[in-house]
Parts: sequence; structure tokens; C-alpha cells
Amino acid sequence: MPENTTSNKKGGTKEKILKASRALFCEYGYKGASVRKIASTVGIRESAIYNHYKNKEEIFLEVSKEIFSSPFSFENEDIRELALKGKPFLHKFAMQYKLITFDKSNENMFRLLMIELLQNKELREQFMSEFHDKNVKVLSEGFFVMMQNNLIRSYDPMIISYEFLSTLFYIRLQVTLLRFDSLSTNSLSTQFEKHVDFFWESIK
Amino acid sequence: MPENTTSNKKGGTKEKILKASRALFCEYGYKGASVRKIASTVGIRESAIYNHYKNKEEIFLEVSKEIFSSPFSFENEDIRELALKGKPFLHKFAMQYKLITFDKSNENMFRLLMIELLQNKELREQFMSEFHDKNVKVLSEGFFVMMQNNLIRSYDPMIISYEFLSTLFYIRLQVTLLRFDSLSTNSLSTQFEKHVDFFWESIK
DNA sequence: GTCTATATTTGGATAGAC
DNA sequence: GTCTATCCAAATATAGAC
Repeated sequence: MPENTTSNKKGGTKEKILKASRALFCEYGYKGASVRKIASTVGIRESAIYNHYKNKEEIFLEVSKEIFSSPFSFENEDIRELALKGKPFLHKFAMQYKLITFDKSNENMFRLLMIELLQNKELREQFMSEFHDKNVKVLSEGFFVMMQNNLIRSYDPMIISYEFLSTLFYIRLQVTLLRFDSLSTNSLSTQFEKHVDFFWESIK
Repeated sequence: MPENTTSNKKGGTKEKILKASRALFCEYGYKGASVRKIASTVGIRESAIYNHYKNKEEIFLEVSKEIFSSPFSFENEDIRELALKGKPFLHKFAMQYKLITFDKSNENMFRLLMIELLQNKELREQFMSEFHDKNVKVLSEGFFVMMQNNLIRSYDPMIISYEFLSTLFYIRLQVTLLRFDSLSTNSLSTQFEKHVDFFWESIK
């Protein structure tokens, strides 16, 4: 069902609308980004928007889909394998988290998530499942393996995972806030590594 | 300079406006809470609002002042005294944090803070200084004392503080999100205590 | 101090010519 | 597909009668 000949191509108007919307939503949130602004950013009239999207909501849904599509490639790997090595498992996880934190595209989506977190129930639920539950699950598996192999002290894997994850999230939030104001993140640049070091000393 | 005879009293219209505004701002944020809604909640016309406040912004400023006025009574106490006992210091800190997390008034203000965090630069700065720097400072002092007295292993006090604080914040955020949707926080009710237990085992 | 009336702006959305 | 024109609703804010 081709809506129009260029809708999926780079130069297509639909693509331009999406791009402009993404930028504006990530900066001002849903309410703050008006159809007016989107249209003027693209360089077309508001009415032209509606040839490509039913309404503002539909644009937002397409943009917000990207929030949880970050390629956190951990599940593809063999968790068990890496967990047997102990610290490298934590390091790998933290470095992927760091990568996403500083990746411009993921950073924007994280902003949007934070802006809408308390205004959008669906995003809240996705936040809980995708940002929390999913990560706790992966980490728990790793910690469980480490315990089985006496690499770390015995403790509830869920608790350890919660502890490990919460700090990663907090660093990410701080980085995002600083970068939003174009402030330096120098003091936080090695925080992920420091976290891994401290944490490993804590549990080994 | 009495603006009017009842402005500061409970039954005063100004007080009613403030109360309604507080509730609406904490639920819908600055943009989402309209002067219309505030007026209708109070039971007066919009124009009457302007007899008490210059504009919407002024109301918001008065409400948002309360965000960082939570009576975190730690500074009044002798940190050194408590830190010498080790774990009780952490426990006390975490329990105060928990109290604030579950306190209805503080919960509302925290909501507002989260909603506006990425839309209001001043709140972002205050968040960094009041929610982060200030707490890291208090904790660092405590950890430093503990190290001096060989109660815990030697490590950068700032790092330890960061680690300890980040989890508290994360729990608070989760609790706030769950309660926003009227969901049960049972699974998190003892998370603060678990955090203290885990953490103390980590550093002692 | 509150009300009615009104000004003004902004935002989402549609109809119909081109 | 885009434009002009237009509509409608919502929101902030002011003026002036009571």
C-alpha cells in the first residue's frame, strides 16, 4: 500500500515531517511541540502535514516508537559465557549503557522519555518493562551464574541487579541533564567505569 | 503590606488558588494546568485569579518554591556523631529519604520536579544542587569519618556517596511512578532497607 | 474582590482551489 | 500534494461594571 511515491525515501516530505517532529518533541515534549512549529521547520503549511499523518498524535506515536528500539545487543550474546568471566560481564553491560547514554539519537529519545514519563501512562509502563524489568532480568541471570561459580558472594540476584542498574540510570539522567544545557560532562565521563570498579569490589 | 485581609489565612482566596494550583501543577505540569482549570477548581472566574497573582508564572513560582523545602533534617544533626556508628548513619539517611518518598506532599512536589525537569532550566540547576550535590556532601562527610575510624574500606568518599545516593533516587522515582498510576508499591516497600543492608556489606 | 465581557494568541484540524 | 482560507477550541490576560 504505497501512500505516495516518496514517503519512505530520504527526501520525502513524510520523512522530513518525521525528522522535524522528532527534534521538536525531544526538545519540547508533546504539548510543547506544535503542529505549527513542525510545519514551519519542514517549510510547508500546517495543512500539508495532514496529507501524511492523520493528526499530531499519529506523528508522536511514530516518533515515540523509537524510544525503546535502542539496539541493546545484550540478549543476542551468550550471557552465561560472559558471566563466567565475572567483571567483564559488568563492564560490557556498563559500556553498552554508556554508549547509549552518549549516543546523540538515543540521548534525544531518552530526553523525550523523561519529559513524557509523568504525562504518558503507556511510556511509564514501557519504561518499567524496557528500562527496568528487562535489564534486571539480564543482569540477574549474569549474577546468578557468577554465584554458582563462586565468583561473587551469595546474595539475592535481583537485589544486586537493582543496585547495579540504578546507578547506571542515575548517571545517564545526570549526563542527559547536563548535555541539555550544553554543560560539560567531564566529571561524569568516567563514572560508568568507576561504578563497575566499585561494584565489582563490592560483590566479589 | 497586607494585600488584603485574608490573603494569608486558610480560608483566603489566595490560599485556595495556591492549593488548587499546587494540585494541578503536580498532576499536569506547568503547561497542562491552565488558569481556567485552576479557577474552576477554586470556584471563581479566571479574572479573579489576577487580583491575587500577576500571572500564571507567579503562581507557579510560589508552588515550585516548595519543591526544595523538604525538611531533610540531616544537616542539623551531628553527622560525625552518627557516622562513628557506621551503618546507623546509612540507615538514618535512607529512612529519611524513604519518609520523604512516601510523604504525600513531598511526593507531589517530586512529581512536579520530574515533569518540569527537562523544561525548566532553573529546576534542573536546583535539582543538581539540592538533590545531588547537597546529599553527596553530607554522605561524603559521613563516609570520610567512617574511613578514618576504619569502619569501612578505604575508597573515594564521593564515589561511595554517588553509589549510595543513586539507588535511593532510583527507588524514589519508581515509587513515584507506581503511585502516579495508583499501583502497589509493595515490592518496593522494603527496598530502602535492602539497599542499606546490601550497601553496608559492600563497604564494611 | 468578583463578575461579565472581551481582546489576543496559539494550536489542532478541515474544505476546496490549484 | 501543497496552498489559501477558515473554523473552532482553549488559553492567557485585561477593562470596567458591581
